[in-house]
Amino acid sequence: MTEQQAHPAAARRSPSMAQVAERAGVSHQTVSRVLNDASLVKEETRIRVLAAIEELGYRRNFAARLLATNRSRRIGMVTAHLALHGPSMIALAVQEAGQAQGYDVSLVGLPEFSFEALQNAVDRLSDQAVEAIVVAVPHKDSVEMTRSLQLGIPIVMVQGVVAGQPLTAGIDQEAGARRAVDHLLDLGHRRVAHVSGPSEWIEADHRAAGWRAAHEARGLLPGPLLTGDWSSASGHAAGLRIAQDPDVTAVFAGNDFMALGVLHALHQSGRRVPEDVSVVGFDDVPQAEFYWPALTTVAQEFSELGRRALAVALAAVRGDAGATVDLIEPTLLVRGSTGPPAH
Amino acid sequence: MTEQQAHPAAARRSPSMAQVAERAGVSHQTVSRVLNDASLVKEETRIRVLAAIEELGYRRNFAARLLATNRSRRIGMVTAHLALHGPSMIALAVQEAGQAQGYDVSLVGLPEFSFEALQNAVDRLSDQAVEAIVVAVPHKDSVEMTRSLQLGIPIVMVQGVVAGQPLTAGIDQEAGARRAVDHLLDLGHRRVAHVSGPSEWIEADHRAAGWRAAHEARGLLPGPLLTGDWSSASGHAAGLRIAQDPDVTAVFAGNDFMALGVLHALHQSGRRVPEDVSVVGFDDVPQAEFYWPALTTVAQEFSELGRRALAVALAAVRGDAGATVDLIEPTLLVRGSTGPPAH
DNA sequence: TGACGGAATGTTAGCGCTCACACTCATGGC
DNA sequence: GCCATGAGTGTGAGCGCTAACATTCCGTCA
Repeated sequence: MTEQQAHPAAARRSPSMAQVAERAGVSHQTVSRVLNDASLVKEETRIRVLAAIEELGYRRNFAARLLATNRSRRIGMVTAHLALHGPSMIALAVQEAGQAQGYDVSLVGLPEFSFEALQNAVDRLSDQAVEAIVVAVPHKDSVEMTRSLQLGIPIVMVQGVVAGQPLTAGIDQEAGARRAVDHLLDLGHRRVAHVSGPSEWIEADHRAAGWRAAHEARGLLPGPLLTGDWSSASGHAAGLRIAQDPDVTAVFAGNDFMALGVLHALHQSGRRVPEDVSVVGFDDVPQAEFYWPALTTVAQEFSELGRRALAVALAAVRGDAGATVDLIEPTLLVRGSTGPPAH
Repeated sequence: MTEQQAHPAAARRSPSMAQVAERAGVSHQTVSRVLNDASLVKEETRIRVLAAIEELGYRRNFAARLLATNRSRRIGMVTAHLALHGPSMIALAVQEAGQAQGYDVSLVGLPEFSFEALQNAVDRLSDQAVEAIVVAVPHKDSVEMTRSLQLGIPIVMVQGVVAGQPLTAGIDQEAGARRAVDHLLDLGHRRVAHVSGPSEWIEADHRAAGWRAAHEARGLLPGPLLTGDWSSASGHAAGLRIAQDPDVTAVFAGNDFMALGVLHALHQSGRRVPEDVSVVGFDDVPQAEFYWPALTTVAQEFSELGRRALAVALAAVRGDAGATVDLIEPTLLVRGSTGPPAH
C-alpha cells in the first residue's frame, strides 16, 4: 500500500506467462516454446496459446527474459556532439541498422570528453546489459582510450579510424578531402586555403592531411591553414581573414557549416563566389544545395557506415572479433560554389 | 537453433551480490542495503562491503532489480523526423532532462505515421518497462491517436498541443508566427506571403493561423499561401513562384530550411533581400545567422520544453496526472533579411 | 539480574522467464 | 508382445535482486 502510493508505476503488473498458460490449459513452458521456437508445438496447442496471449494482451517480460538468458538483444552507442551533422547521422544510422537486425540501440551522449566521462558512459551501457558498444567519439585520444577500457564485450569504433583495423568501421576522410582539393586544383587554382576543424578531432586532422597531400602531389605549397570549431561562426571569422588575402582564390572548409560562414564573410567583403573565390565544404548537409551559391561539397554515406559498424559489432558478439571492413569512399558533389580562378 | 552456442555473450556473468556478500562476510541483503539505503548499516560493515564491491568490480544487475521492483527509472520517447531541427532538438532536450533526473531515455523513431506504427513504437517501449512515454509526433491525428492508446502508463504530448491541457508541454506556435508577421507588417509591408509546412502537421497549421491572425488584426488580407514540406527544396520551389509576383514584398517561411530555399530562389531571380523582398524564418537553426543575408527568425526554447515535458511525465508517474504547464513563448530575432518595403 | 527495545543483520519467498531434464503417449520394427 | 523412438508436453531449479519478516546483538533500566 505504501509502496503503491509512492510508486503507482510498480503497482500494475501485466499478465505473466503463467496466466497465459493457465488460460490456455498448458504449462508455462509450452507458452515459452510457442514464443521462442514454435516448431516444437502442435499446431492446435499453438493456436490455443496464441489466442490466450491475444485475449490477455500478454507481452513477454523483458527483464525476466534478460535475467534468465543474459542476452539483451541490445547494443549500446556512445556519441558526442549530437548537434553536428556527422555524429547525429551516424547515431541515426546505427539505430536504424540495429532496428533492421532486431536489436535495440541505447544511445548515451558524452557531455564532455574525458576518460571519466567515457568510462561513465560505457558503465551505464553495461548496466543495460548491451551485447556490444559502438563508440563514435571523434577525439584524438578516444581510440586509445577506448581500447584501454577492457570490458568483457566488443567495442567498435567508427570515427577517427584507419583502414584494416579490426573492430572499426569508417569513412576515408583523407580521400574525401583530396577529392575536394583536387577538384579545385584541377580547375586551375594554385593554392587552396583550408578552414579546419578543431585540432582535437581526428577527422579534422585527416581532412587537413588530404588537403596537404593534394598540394604535395603536384609540387604545390598548400595555402593558409585556419582553424575553426565546426561552427558557422568560426567559418565566418576565418572567411573574413581569407577575404583580405587577394592571393587566395579557393577555400576548402572542413565542413559545410563552416563553409556557410565563409560564404557569408566573402559576400560581406564584396568578393564574388565563385568568380573571385571558390568554396568547397564537407558533409553535404541537406541544405548545402541551397546555400548561395549552391555549395560544392563531399558527401559521406552515413547509413552505410551505420550498417557496417553494426555488422562488425554483431560479428564480434558471435565470436568473430577479427572481421574488418574497408573504409567507405566519400563522393564529391560539384555545384555552383566552385569555378576556375579569375585570370 | 542452438542459440546459446552461437552467443558467447551469455557465457560470462559478472559477479553477483551474493559473491560480494560472501567476500565481505555479510548476507546479500546487507549488500543490498548498502546500495539502497546506506543509513541502516553500521559504518564499519558498510566500508567492508564497499571494499568488496570495489575489488570484485561489482555492478548491480539491472534486469534482476527491474524484475523485483518493476521500476525501471527509464522513460520512453516516441519521435519522428529526426532529420528536422525541431524534433531532433526536442529529443535531445528530453534526453538531457532525463539524465539530470537520473532517468534513462529510450528513443524510438517512427518510420512512417500510422496508428500501427505508433502502436508498435509504444509497445516496444512498454517492453522496456518505461515508466512514462513522451510523444513528439507532430501529425494532425497524433494527439487523438495517442489518447486512444490506453496503456497503463502516463503519456505526455509535446507537439501540436494547446494551452492548459494535462499531460502536455508545448511551444506557442501561433504566437511565434504572429510575432514574425507583426514584425513585417510593422515595417510597412501590407501583404505577407506564407510558405507553410505540410498540411498534416499541426505545427504548420498553428503557424499559418498566426500568420492569418496578424493580418486580420489590422484588417489586411493575408498574401498568397504556398505549401512546402519543410525542406529547402520545397522552399526553393515556393520562392521561385513568389519571385514572379511583384506584389509580394515579404515572406514568412514555416521554418528556416524553407526560408533558405526562398532566399536562394530570390537571388536566382535577381530580387534583392531585403530591399525587394523581406524574408522571415522559424526555428533559429544555428546556421540561420550566416545565411545570406542573415535570417530574421523565431527561436524556440527546446531545452526548456524538454525539461517541462519530463517534469510533467514524472509528476504523472508519481500520481499527479493533472499537472499542466503553460505554453512556452518563442522569441523573434531580427536580422538582416527583413527591412521596410521599397517604395 | 533479567526483561526490554532499537539497531544491525539474516532468512525466505517471490519477481517472470529459460534451461535441462523428465515424463507420456502413440507408432513401428522385430 | 516388447522395447526403441520421437513428438509433444510438464516439472523444477535458478538467473540476481528486493521486500517482508525473523533473528541476533547489546546497551539500558527497573
